[in-house]
Amino acid sequence: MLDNSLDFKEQMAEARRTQILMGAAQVFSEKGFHKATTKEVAKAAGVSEGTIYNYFSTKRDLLVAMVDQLGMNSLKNIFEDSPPQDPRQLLKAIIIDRMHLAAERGPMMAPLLAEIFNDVELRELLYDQVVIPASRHVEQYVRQQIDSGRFRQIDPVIVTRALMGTLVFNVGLKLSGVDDRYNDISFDSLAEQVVTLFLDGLLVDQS
Amino acid sequence: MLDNSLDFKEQMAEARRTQILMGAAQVFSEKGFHKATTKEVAKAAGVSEGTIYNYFSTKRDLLVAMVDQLGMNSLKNIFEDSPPQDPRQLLKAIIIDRMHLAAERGPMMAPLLAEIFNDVELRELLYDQVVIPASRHVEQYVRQQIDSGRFRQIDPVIVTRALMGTLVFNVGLKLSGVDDRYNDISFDSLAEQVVTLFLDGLLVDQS
Amino acid sequence: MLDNSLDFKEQMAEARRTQILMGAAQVFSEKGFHKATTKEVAKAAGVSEGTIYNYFSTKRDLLVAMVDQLGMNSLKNIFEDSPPQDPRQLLKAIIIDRMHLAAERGPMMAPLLAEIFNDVELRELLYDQVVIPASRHVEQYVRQQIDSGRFRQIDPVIVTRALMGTLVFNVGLKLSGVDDRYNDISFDSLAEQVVTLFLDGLLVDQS
Amino acid sequence: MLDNSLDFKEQMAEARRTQILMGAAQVFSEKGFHKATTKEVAKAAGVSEGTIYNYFSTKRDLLVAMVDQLGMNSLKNIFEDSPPQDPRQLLKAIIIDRMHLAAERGPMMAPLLAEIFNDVELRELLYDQVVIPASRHVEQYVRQQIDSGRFRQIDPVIVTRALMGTLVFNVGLKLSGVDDRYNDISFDSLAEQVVTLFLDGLLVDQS
DNA sequence: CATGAATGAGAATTCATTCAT
DNA sequence: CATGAATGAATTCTCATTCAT
Repeated sequence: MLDNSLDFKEQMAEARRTQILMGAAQVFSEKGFHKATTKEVAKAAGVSEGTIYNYFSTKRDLLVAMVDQLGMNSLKNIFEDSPPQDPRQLLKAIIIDRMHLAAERGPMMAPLLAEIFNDVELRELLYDQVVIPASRHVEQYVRQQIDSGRFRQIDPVIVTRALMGTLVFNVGLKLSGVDDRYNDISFDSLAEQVVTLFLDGLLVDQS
Repeated sequence: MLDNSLDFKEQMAEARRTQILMGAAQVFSEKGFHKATTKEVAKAAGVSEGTIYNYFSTKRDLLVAMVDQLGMNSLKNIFEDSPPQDPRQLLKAIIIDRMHLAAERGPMMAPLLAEIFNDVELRELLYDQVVIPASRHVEQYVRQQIDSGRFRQIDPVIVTRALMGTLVFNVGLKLSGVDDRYNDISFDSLAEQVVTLFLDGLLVDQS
Repeated sequence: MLDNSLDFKEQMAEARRTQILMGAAQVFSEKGFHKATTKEVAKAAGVSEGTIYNYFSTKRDLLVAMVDQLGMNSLKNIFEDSPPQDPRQLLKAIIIDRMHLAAERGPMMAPLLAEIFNDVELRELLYDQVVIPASRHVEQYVRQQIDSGRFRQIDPVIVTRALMGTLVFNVGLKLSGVDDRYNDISFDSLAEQVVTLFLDGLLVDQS
Repeated sequence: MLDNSLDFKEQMAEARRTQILMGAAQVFSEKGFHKATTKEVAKAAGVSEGTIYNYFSTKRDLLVAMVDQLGMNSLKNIFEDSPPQDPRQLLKAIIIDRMHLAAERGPMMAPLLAEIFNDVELRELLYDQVVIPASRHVEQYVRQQIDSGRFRQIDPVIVTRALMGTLVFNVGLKLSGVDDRYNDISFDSLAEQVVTLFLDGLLVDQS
């Protein structure tokens, strides 16, 4: 019973943290971190301003906490649950997964991405907690393929960052709607073309 | 004489604008747009706070004006002055050029990039003034190569954004120093590997 | 039995009040009344914040309650238990007693003293409850000595306040350590010199 | 002309500082340092809140600045302008001078005195800047009289602090009105009796 | 009665912007 | 045009107090 009540309290506290974080993510994504006020966050989260500070010691702490939330989305599932043998299928599965993630967590990530240009500590945190874990499996896979002679000798780190950049720019531009031309490109088609680009390259075999 | 004095005045005004913009760029890159104060900008530019407002109506206007400054760096030179015929050489030349640009203008661009996540208007402005012009030539080139059957049918828009993302991520990570592994990769080697990735793809020809 | 249980309850309540008051005294003396938080008081007292408000209706009430606690330290003992006949011995006994009190209760009094400069009500309370009772016996004694021709005609009120001020300043300065020169003056020597000053004055008899 | 304009600016700034300090002194003395808000200080000083921070970096800084203002009131004048030879006259002159000071600067000192119980740094500052300078001349005088055999051997430091305490308590109590009995004692009579107490002591010569 | 999470009214401080000189 | 003192709205964070459990 003591244990239960302890658990209960902890669960309540954890729920509150999440509740506040959701409100913060919403407001931050609408107005940006700096223009969002703690009052707005409180309102969006359905709590009072003071309550925010019972769970986070600083407005910036909300950003840091978001990093942790994002860190959980590695690609473990894809690689553990019988990954496709065909590189083409595997790469497409990864890209589709990242696209879904972008659509879901995009609003949460945008204000975070903005701050990493200014906040060194946050940048390192995001890199260590999110980028590294998310790219680990892909890196390993690329390295294996290189070692077995199926992939060219291109540094797996460069490859994974290239893939990330490619997706962030293309998916981000499509989602943000700044370039009309993306309206004619479906997510699936985009994924297909990125797969081709990365596996086959631009050059047509002249053999 | 009237014309002359007008010209003179205009030149002075233009010089002042640039002077202020340089100060702003410096301070913004050091502290980020929001944490930089107009007082600091004034000091860095060597003018008084009031003077800033004689040339820009708003702190945010400084950001907008920076976009124009950046818009001038298209790749026109490379494509106009006898571009290399070999795609490999051409792509590498482009990448090296962009790397130099990143090293030079990176600090000026960082705070700008940060804001496009929050500021819709700025995002569109930057896209129209900088991204579109900078990618126009590459897009055209890719399209030509596709039409002539030398490049695979991958949407030139996707390709150019992929290249941008690839460069921003890889060069940005190398410059910011968050990942030690980039210390062992020279800019030239990075460029070479990106060329290979984009032209040949990862897959080794099994023919 | 009803009486007993009531007594028991009352004793418990009284104990709690004291417990809280001790915690408050400790925290107030460390950080001052205004900078001390009720949370800190609660922690120091070993109770929850809410419990404080079951016994005191206001943070300020804690200060008021402290005044009562201090009011008990009149000089009754010295004057009731066969007071020394020699004024010199009596005065020294009083001074030594007050010095001990200062060393013990000083930390508790400091935040209280600070507030009397701002809080009129508290000032009057402290004066009525502590200063008046503590000086009553001395005042009476001085008046008797004047009436009997042994002391000069100096208003006993002035004399007692002079003695208080003299002790507060000298002992306070010695205890707080702001003036190194007090390190070379023992409490006993300080008491002796104050006795001489008050009984004989500065002037050497020129007779 | 350049010099003049510089002087002018400096004078303006100094005037503003004083203006703000006067407002602060007024509000602090009415409500106490902690309960006084910067908004109230601004209003009392006739400036905006922001202006306060153009001249003082912190609310507490206002207190520190007050210490400096008070430091100027040493007793130099009395000791330099043909001091009375008779100790009785000299001591009375000093006491009357301090009484005037208390009446004038009392409101400014009260909130300061309150804070020295909590704020170590302020305590030391006030002691070094105000107490030490104000008591220097008296200390020297007492020491001389002791050396020449006219005063008893009582540590001059103890004597001056005793005098201070005596005056602060008696004058403070008279000014604050907490004890009705001070209504029947004029400032002059109070001064006379303190002189007698300090020079002749309480004991009537039994010779 | 005990608890401590929730509250929200402030409070100190900052800073973009204005404007008199 | 240049200046920089003045402004005051806005913001983050604190903390005494309440109240449901």
